[in-house]
Amino acid sequence: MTVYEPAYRRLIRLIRQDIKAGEYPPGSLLPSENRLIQIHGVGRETVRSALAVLRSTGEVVTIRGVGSQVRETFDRDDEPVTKGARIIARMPTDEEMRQLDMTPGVPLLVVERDGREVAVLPADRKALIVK
Amino acid sequence: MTVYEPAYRRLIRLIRQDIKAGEYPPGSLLPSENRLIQIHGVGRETVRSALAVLRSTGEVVTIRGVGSQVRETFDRDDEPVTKGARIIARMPTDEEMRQLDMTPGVPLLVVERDGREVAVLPADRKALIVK
DNA sequence: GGTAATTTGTCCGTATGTATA
DNA sequence: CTATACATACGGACAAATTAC
Repeated sequence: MTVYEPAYRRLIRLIRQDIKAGEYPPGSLLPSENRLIQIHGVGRETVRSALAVLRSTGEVVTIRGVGSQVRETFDRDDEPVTKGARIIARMPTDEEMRQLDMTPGVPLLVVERDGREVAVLPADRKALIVK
Repeated sequence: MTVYEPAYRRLIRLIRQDIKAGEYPPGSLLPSENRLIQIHGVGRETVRSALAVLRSTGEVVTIRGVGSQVRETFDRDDEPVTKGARIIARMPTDEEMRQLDMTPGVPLLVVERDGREVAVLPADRKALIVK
């Protein structure tokens, strides 16, 4: 029973290796979809599936007409949270993504108090500090 | 410049409506891809694009050979967190997903103390209570 | 245990639309 | 205006996993 690695999974692995190796620094563009098709000898759906996963995890950000760029990592701003708060994390709705100007693949930190949401924070830019 | 709604976006909206209306209760299966193709008169890629989005947000869980089921919502277990901790949220790595037996589209709650990760919790099953 | 049917996964081809440079 | 790049959408074909019988 050999484990078989789907083509798009293999491609994800290779792209991650290249990013880690510094071949594509944060903020730089990956090769275009067509170039990736040529470079790796795979089909369009394979490339797009791989990029879709990397987007869904926030590793790359794709801009139509431009390309897929390696995500910049932000320094998170600290937000205080005090006794009695309840903290959860979840994915944003479409509307929350628009309102908070978030890119795909980024979760939300939600602070609740007395059952009400008192803070909804993009998790790539904020950290909570327990006071 | 009229705003146009892509077919897969429309389909996402319709499926969400049906889920909300109770047509597909948590744990139940959505119609198969072929059925959705027939029901909505669209191509398979449109259906698969829509399901991919619903998976990426954790709204459905797809099992090959079975189908896409509406995600069960768990009651979150409370975990205490004490003064001085730093809390972030992020998407899990593939390895974390395996180790914690997570489904796609679910973020992690990470508790740090003195710069070290002292807890890594699936955000759909855990909430943090500030003590 | 084995086969067939069902369902999703992968891969490819083609075409057209939209955004950016 | 043109070229490039990604987005959407249809189609076919076969592979892999599951289930029913």
